[in-house]
Amino acid sequence: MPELPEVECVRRTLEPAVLGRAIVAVQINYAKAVLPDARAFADGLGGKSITATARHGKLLILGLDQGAFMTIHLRMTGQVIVADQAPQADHIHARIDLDDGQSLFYRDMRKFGRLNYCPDAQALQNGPLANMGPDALELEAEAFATLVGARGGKLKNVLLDQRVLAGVGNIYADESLHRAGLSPLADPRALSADDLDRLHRALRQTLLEALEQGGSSVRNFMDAHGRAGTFQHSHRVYRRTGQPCPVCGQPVERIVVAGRGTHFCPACQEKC
DNA sequence: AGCAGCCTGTCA
DNA sequence: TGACAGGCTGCT
Repeated sequence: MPELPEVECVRRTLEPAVLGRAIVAVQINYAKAVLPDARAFADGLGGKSITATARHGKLLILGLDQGAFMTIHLRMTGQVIVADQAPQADHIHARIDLDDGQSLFYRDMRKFGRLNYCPDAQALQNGPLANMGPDALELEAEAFATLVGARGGKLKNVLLDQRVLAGVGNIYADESLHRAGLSPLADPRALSADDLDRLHRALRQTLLEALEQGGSSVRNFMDAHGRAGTFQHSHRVYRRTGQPCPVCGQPVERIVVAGRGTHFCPACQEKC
């Protein structure tokens, strides 16, 4: 599941391959993968050049000339690859041909991801970026504490809420909660200033370490060159049910929080 | 607030 | 063969 570190790895590997390139052709194989619709998407992109790349949370943003944008949200299994040919020919929902002979392939086995053409900045703000909180890596400790500490519900739900902060998904929520020694079920309003500061640092360190290791390839994540990441080998609790906690040796437990598998150490992550 | 629906490959 | 994986929207 691509989260902030994985999307940033895609952005970094994508940027040198697409910056300054013009889009010479667009082919849509699965119309639902593109917004607002296949015709508007292809017409909007056609002839434009890619002038910038950016990322907010899990959203990949390509800046185009004439003030337009294209965004890519990979959701569960989306992949972006730039190459002469698609390394795997199945599940290719869109192909964007560049003026150097390479193509940007969008591949997505489960068809949850979306590519969105935005004619201007307002369409970007009101569309893909609407209701999205600050990027998880841009959020300073003080603002993090204010945002997270004021929310009701369970702590893990707050970390996953893209309106509060953008970029954290199931893997990095579980991993950073373990690193901070906090229960996924904790009441955010009951956390001390120290708890919130520890959680902020744990989240930041987890995201940055994952980024350094090219992301977590738990299912089929790969960067724009088709390379897998290695951070899955450093996971402390995520999908390690029954295996020993790397800190205390107690078996990792799995529960369901907000409909998602949640992995934690019952000894290191006490409820408050 | 909570959950069905979107999807399909993987695993029990 | 059926349960499970889960980001996000939209419905109740």
